[in-house]
Formats: sequence, C-alpha cells, structure tokens
Amino acid sequence: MPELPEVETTRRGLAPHLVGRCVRGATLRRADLRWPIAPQIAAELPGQTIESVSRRAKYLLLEAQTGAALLHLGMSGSLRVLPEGTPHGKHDHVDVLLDSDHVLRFNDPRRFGCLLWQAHGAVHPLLAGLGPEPLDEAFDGDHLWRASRGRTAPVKTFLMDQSVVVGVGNIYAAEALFRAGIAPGRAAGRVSRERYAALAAAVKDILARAIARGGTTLRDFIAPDGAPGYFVQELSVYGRAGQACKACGTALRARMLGQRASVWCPRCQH
DNA sequence: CTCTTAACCTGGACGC
DNA sequence: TGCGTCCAGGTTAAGA
Repeated sequence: MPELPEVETTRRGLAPHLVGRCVRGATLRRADLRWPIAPQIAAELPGQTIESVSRRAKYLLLEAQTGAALLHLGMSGSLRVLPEGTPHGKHDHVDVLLDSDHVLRFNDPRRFGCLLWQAHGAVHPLLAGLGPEPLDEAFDGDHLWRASRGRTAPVKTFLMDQSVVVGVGNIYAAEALFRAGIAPGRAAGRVSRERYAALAAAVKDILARAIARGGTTLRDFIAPDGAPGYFVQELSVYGRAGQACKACGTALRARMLGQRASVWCPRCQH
C-alpha cells in the first residue's frame, strides 16, 4: 500500500503523539511479520523516551536512546494511535504502550511489513545501499541519467528500484512517467538526459502534491488519525486502464512490467 | 553487475 | 451462497 507519501503522512501523524513520550511496554500478538519482530521492541525499548520519528525511504524510525525501532508497512500495513484499552481487531499485531495512556497499534493483514531494531550509531543492512531521497537536492535528472546508462530494464522498473531512488512505488512511477511523457516500457538506458530532467521534476512535484493531500487511499491506507488520503482524485493513469486519457482522450493501455500492472497513454507517452 | 521470476500473505472482486 | 481464480500500494532471494 504505502509509497513515500503514505509513509510520510503516517510519520507526520505519529510524531505529535510519540515525540517526548516514554514507552511503557509492548504487546506482541504474533512473533513475526515478514521477519521475526526484533526482541529489542519488548526487551529494550520500554523505559526509553521517543526522541523523534523520522523516515528513510519507505521506512519509519522511532528513535530512542539506545537505538531505533525500524518499521516498514509493506503492502498493507498501517499505524494508529488509540486510547489504551481500545479493543484490538484481526491483524492488529503489535501495540506499543505509551505513558500518555495511548497505544501505537501496528495493523498489517498481509504481514509484508516488518518491525526491526537499529542500534544507536549503526545502520541497519536494509537501509544500506538505498538511493537518494527524491525530495532532496541530490536527486535530479542527471542522477537518473547517469545511473541508467546501459540499463535495458523498463524505465518504470528502473524508477521503482530503491537503490536508484527511494520512495517511488507503482502508483507514483506510473503518474510521474505520464507527467514526463515517457512510455513505461522504454528501456531505461534509452531515455535522454533532457527527458530524465523532466522525469525527476515530475517525481518531485507529484510526491510533494501527494504528501499535501495526505497520500493516496485505494482501499485500506489510513493516516494515524484514521483519515484517508485524497490524492486518488488526482491520479491520471494509475488504475485507469481502458479509460480516456485526461489530456488527449485516447484510451489508456495496460501491460505488466516487472510483474507490476502498468498503465500509460500511447499518445502522450513515448 | 543486471535482469527475471518466484515467493511471502490475506482479502476483495469477479466469473461460474 | 459457494468456490476457484486473479489481483493488490513492496521487497528479498535465487537463478540465469
């Protein structure tokens, strides 16, 4: 479910409830999600104060004194802050108990998410090797152009490669490529420097706009306060296969690229 | 290295 | 109503 805008929306929703709060304990209703839940969540985090809630790529970090809880929402994960004692439902796998008499609740039906631990001063292996943040200045068209030389994979697959640039998933890759006028199936190494400049600008603009709308809710994404994201109203191509292009009226086409559904306008994108 | 494919897991939508 | 099939916002591991 969540790409960068949804994770950032989650981060912004959580921070006011978590920063400065002391963790009283943790309730684990199952031992693993994608991987075993780190033992430090129950054994080391309680008693510590959450100093900040940060984001790297699609990961969230709850930073405490001896380390940070490292979370990924996978395809179906969500986090909410609820009054202590709120009955838990199916797939509510973890509660982190706070000294505010609230709980941070991690729900993830498909369990593709994870809850790990990064020791203070260390970099978790999952965070090593990630590409730049798309909203940082270090990310631009030249970065994409240089990284793509000689690459034969589809440009959409390339754009979703987290070692190239982080945070872009299936929705925003499709939308950015439409905005830049690039066909998603084109080989990454056969896109010009000029067109990569347009693509990088499109990525930045679309992600920023999506964050401003609270992300995209297709079925089950919710912010920590329970609110959906409204960027779904601005989607140009994602989920619109067969429908008319909003720019030219041509029927949007769809095909699988890298095992992900990909939609584009055959007239606007080349 | 790069690229492709299978796998992880549940639930909703759809066809019969 | 029930059952089988396919698909879904992500990522890793294994193989070519």
